[in-house]
Amino acid sequence: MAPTETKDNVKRLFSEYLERHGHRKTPERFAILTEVYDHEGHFDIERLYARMKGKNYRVSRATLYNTMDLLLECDLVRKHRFGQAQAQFEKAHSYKQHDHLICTSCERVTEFCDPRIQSIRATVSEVTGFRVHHHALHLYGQCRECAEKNQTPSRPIGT
Amino acid sequence: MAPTETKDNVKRLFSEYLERHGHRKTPERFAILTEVYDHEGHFDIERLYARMKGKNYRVSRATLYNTMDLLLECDLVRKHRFGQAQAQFEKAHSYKQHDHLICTSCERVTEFCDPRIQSIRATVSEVTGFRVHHHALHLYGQCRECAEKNQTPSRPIGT
DNA sequence: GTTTATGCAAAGGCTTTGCATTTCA
DNA sequence: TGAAATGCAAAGCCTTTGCATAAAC
Repeated sequence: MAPTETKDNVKRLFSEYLERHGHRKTPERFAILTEVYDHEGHFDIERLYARMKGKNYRVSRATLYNTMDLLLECDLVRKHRFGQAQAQFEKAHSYKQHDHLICTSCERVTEFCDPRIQSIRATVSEVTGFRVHHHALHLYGQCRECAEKNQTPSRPIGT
Repeated sequence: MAPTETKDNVKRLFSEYLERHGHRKTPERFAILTEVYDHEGHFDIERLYARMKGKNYRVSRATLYNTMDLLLECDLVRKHRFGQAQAQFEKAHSYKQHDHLICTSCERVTEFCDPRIQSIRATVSEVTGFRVHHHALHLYGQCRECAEKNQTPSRPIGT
């Protein structure tokens, strides 16, 4: 649950973005933004749809997909493909920079932080001229629990 | 084009893997492995299918998907989801460790190396007990050329 | 001779699209 | 009022699955 100041902040950012690009400020768009910032962790479109439906807020999946594109464009959400079929989303503001550990046995996704990734970004920019906007570092393997159970990976290791 | 010694090596590795797991050594499986190791860079299933078809080697897409799963399991290929719909593959052996820059303007994917990523892996393992098997670091942004053209991103920025 | 793999086509699942209706500006 | 967004359902696309046929072992 994001603090109120954050919610107000992202609403303002979204509002400004919509204005700047000549998009309409529909209630659906802000309802989706609010729902996204009301929860921690990852979610896919289907979960978001279910959550809003559960609150008796009717939005179509099409609008969810469209709005997520807008939120991606203005950097209010981030999109991941950890290996499953569906894309995973997470809010991008008011959330410390972090990366992901993906357990290929139990499929759980956890987070970690390491400041050195920033140095890598800086060096790469400097050397190649590539302007890094954002990054994703995924470490695949076995979480401590699965490693202790000595399980073998339950699916092809990839992505 | 991988050197002959590499090709022989991966064939042996694949052969051993198949034996160890009670899988059959079909000509299709080795033909696919060979095709994969004959090219540099990324490819998706469709490209692989087209390439083999172009050489008059008939394999079904189903077999391609199945075989890629086997090759993933024995670490002879790596799988990526850079943001497009289809998964991208690349050979994993005889190829220096590298990560990827994805230009969100022109969609081009280039490679870079940074040894610090290994230190991050080590630290995370140590601290969390997560056994890192492999990783993927994706830097999203604009390549030098697109940045110079001062283009705006052509699609929602995201994984 | 069994059992596993291949190939084809159909099914599946996530995402996008088309179009009528609604609604923001 | 006019243009853009929503919602629904249908279409698309990549991938998986089922089943008959072929081929390892």
